This record gives sequence, C-alpha cells and structure tokens, in this order.
Amino acid sequence: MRVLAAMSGGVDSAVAAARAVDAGHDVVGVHLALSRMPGTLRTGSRGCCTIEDSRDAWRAAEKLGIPYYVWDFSERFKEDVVDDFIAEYEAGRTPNPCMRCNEKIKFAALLEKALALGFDAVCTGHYARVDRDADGHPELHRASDWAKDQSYVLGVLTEAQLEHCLFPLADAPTKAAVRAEAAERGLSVAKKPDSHDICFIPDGDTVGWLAEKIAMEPGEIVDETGATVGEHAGAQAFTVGQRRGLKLGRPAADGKPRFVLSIEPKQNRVTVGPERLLAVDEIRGIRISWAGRPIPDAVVDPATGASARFPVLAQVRAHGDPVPATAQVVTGDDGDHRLVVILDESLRGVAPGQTVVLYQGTRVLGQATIDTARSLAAV
RNA sequence: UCCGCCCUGGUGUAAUGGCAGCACCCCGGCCUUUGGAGCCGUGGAGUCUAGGUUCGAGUCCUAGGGGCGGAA
Repeated sequence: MRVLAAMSGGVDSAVAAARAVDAGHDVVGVHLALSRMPGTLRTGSRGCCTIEDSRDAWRAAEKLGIPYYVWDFSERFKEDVVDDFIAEYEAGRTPNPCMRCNEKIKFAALLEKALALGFDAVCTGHYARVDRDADGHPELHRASDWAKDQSYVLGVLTEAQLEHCLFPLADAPTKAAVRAEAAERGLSVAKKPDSHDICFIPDGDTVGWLAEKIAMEPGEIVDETGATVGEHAGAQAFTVGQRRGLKLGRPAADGKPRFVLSIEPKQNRVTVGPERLLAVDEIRGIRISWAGRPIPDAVVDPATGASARFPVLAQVRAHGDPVPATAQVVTGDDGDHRLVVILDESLRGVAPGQTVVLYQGTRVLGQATIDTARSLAAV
C-alpha cells in the first residue's frame, strides 16, 4: 500500500511510521503545521505540533529513509478546531478539541488530501485497532494496552475514514515497549516526553487564553438553593464538575468542597453545589456518528422514529472508566437523531459539549456530543 | 450605656493552663493527546488590642474595641 504517515514529532508516530515501513508499505512522512505563528503552540514537552516537533519528525523520517513533507493545515485547524473551541465555551459548553481535530483535520482534511494524491491509507501513532468483520467492514477496537488506549478520541471516525486508517501500535504491549523500540531503531525521540494538554494554548492557561477571545462579564455564583455565594469574572470560563478556582470566600456549611453544577451564559450565572448533585444517569447526545457500520439495534425504525434499546458501555472522558448502560437512538422534534444513554451507575462531572463514546466489549460503536446530562432521581 | 454570651489563617471551626489541629480555599507537583475530576505535598496563611497572674496563656484576671442576646 501507499501509506501517508502522519508524524507529530513524538515517539508514537515515529515508531508507527517505522512499523509501516517494516510491513513493506510505500511510506511517505508528513508533519502537520497547525499554526503559522511560532509561540502560539505549546512547546517542549507540552505541545504536539511546534517547530521543534516538525524538526523531530523530520529527523525520524530521515532515519527511516522515507520522504518527508510539512503540510500547512493552519487555516483548517483554526476554523474547525480553534474557532469551534471558542464558540463552544462562549455557549457555556466544554468542547473536546482533540476529538474535533481527529474528526476534521487528521482523518478528514489530511486523509482527503492523501487520497487525492493516490495514497491508500493514513498511518498514525494512535493506540487503537481496526479490525474487519466477516464481510470485511472495518470496526474500531481498543488497543492491547488499555492504559494507553486512545480509541475514545477516535470514536468520531466514520466507516469511510476507518477504511483508510492504519494504527501500527494497536498491539503495542506498553508505552515503555514503544520507547524501547524507538531507542533500538535509533530514533532520537525515544525519550521525548508525552504530549498532553491543549496544543494551541501555549502556557496551558485555558481561562487566560479564553479571556482574550471572549468578552466576559463579572456575574454571580449561586448555590443549589439560588443563594448568592460568590462572584466570577465570566461564566464562560467554567466547566461542569469544576472544583478549583471558584474563589468562594465562605466554605459550605458542611465544610465539603463545592463543584460547578451548571453554567448559564445568558444569565451569566454559575451554579455550584455539593458533589452528590453532580451525579447523572441520563445523558442525551447530538451529532451521532458510528465508527463503522452501526449495529442493527442502533438503526432507527422509520415507523417509530426510534431504534431498539441496546446494552453498551458508555465512556465520557478519555481516561474514564466505561460504565454499563442502555442506549437508544430517538428522533427529536427537529427530525434529527438523538442518542439517549441511561447509565446503570451514575457518573459525575459530565459536561455538555464533551463526548460520550459507546462500546460493546472492546469495540467502539460510535459517539455523540453530550447535549444534556441529568439525574433521573427527582431533584 | 445595668447584666449575660462571643471574638483563633481568606472562610468555617478544634485545642484538662503545656508543640495552635482539621476542613474549605490558595499554591506547587503527579496523572492525562480535551475540560474537569482524582492523588501527593515538610507548601501558603491565624489566637482583636493593651496590660497582668504563671516556669508556661488561645485558655485565667483587668481595661479597651467589635458582634450578638435581656419585658421594664
């Protein structure tokens, strides 16, 4: 196959590219430039797409003896990821930019260009597996190393995208083994720290960064009874489940910490309360996508406007535990499909804008963007 | 303008006259391809003021300041 290896400049994508070469593919390395302005991405151990990273990727490509290019996707990245990130926070929601990037950039803009240039697949260093069912349709599964498994952030991929994905690290036993392999191969990035945090926020100060993009107004922080307990500099800077940074002068009567329960940007109000009020067991999602063929139970019956109810494992954060649940696709008033997930056990800190990914065993069924999350017990 | 109770980090509270503790909060670290959460820390911050008793005072005494409460 002709394979385009996306090389971030980190260990994983370098080893993945190396494995693709070993597998006999015709590999070309490409690094995505996501910002034209130096200093607007996290650097050093933090970011994933800086100038230094492109140099690391280039050195790795050279070591592997493959052609190497840098493609500028800064425009698309700004429109589809950064601007979306800002708009979501403005609306009082909590976006997941990494998923947007996978959905719109790495496996969309990049993949489209690769296919147009005659490549058969895009190879990345994600820890996830693509299997084929009996009919040859792709299925997305968790990686062997559950500790590093990244199938959650790939839950947005569609069947068409999965058709062209190559994840050579699917069977990597551990991250340490990947690093060891990188060292053996003489890759200079073997000991490079993992990337984390949001790549386009240079110093990791998300609130400070948002404050420059969004007009924020001071407002009230109220508790679950409606009593004013403090004030904030802008409701958009908060997220459901947040504990730190509330700067409430007075502790709660019971001396327990308080968490953000909800954000109402229109009223510019933030509501806080005790941990138990964070528990939710019904999650409703919009913008559903299926990672491969939807399972038969998830197909909406035109007669009823709803699918069957089917058992799943629901995961609401990249490294959260999946919890048993029952899912159903229903048709909303606007004709759009909605995902309704009833959890067997409640979860805390589920913020609108985040992503719920559905699994059955190791298989990723699909995902939806969380629209609402609530407790079914009377409030 | 008589009597009683109270005053401890930013906040809420502990301490038979014997090292001022706990919680919230804040800060730092760990974790993490999102936000948060979680975990760790010898981290930050306090006895209203002035005297007195005592080997030793947050604690007892006196005066002052501040806050509650008392059918005249």
